Amino acid sequence: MIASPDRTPLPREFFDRPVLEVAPDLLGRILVRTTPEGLIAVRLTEVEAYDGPNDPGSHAYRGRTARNEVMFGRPGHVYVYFTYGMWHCMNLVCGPEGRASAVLLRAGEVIEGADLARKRRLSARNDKELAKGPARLATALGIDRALNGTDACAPGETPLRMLTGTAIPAHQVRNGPRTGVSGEGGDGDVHPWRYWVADDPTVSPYRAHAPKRRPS
DNA sequence: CTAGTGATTCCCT
DNA sequence: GGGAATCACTAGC
Repeated sequence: MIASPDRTPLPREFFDRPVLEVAPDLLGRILVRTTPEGLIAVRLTEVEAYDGPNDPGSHAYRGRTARNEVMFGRPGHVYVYFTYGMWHCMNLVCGPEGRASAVLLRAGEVIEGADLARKRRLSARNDKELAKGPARLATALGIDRALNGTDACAPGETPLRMLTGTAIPAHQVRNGPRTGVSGEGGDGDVHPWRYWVADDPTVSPYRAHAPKRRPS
């Protein structure tokens, strides 16, 4: 039998821990997005950790800028960035405050509000693709930079919230190199900080960082 | 399923 | 100016 997911909000203390603890613990948790159009709930199946100024793959690696400012703030807040000229991706800031660590939400299973998600993701060929990839997840949920800095742990009605859901037991958690992140000068990521649920069909395919074509 | 490529805008150097 | 924490589309196996 399947236990019904816990609908209790995740408290700020959940996020105020080292990012390598929080990231795998976020798998199986439920992200709830509320807009005037309706509500969508996503069960997280894939995430990546970014550990602030000590991590060459992190947006915060070279210090504080206008874009990454939220990462240096309080845990439990949402960092949204715009990339490749078209897409948004969302992160949850982790602890301790000032370390600028965060978890990128890479994929999930839409468990509520699939009708609305399909309207926002017209190119999805099936429901497993609705939030299969970080920009797809953000698109399905209607997330853009207007939500940058939002507190996901605020009381009352909020546009974005994390619920306890059902944590994934350690033996079903996999980890490996992060997608689209290359190491310092070598190929391959420095850190195996991508976490996903074993054998879950909503996990995005791994793609190595696109190699740059050189002139001959 | 995998591999290759163009799209399109912002940010930082 | 260079590259980006990506996606959609196409071709081919």
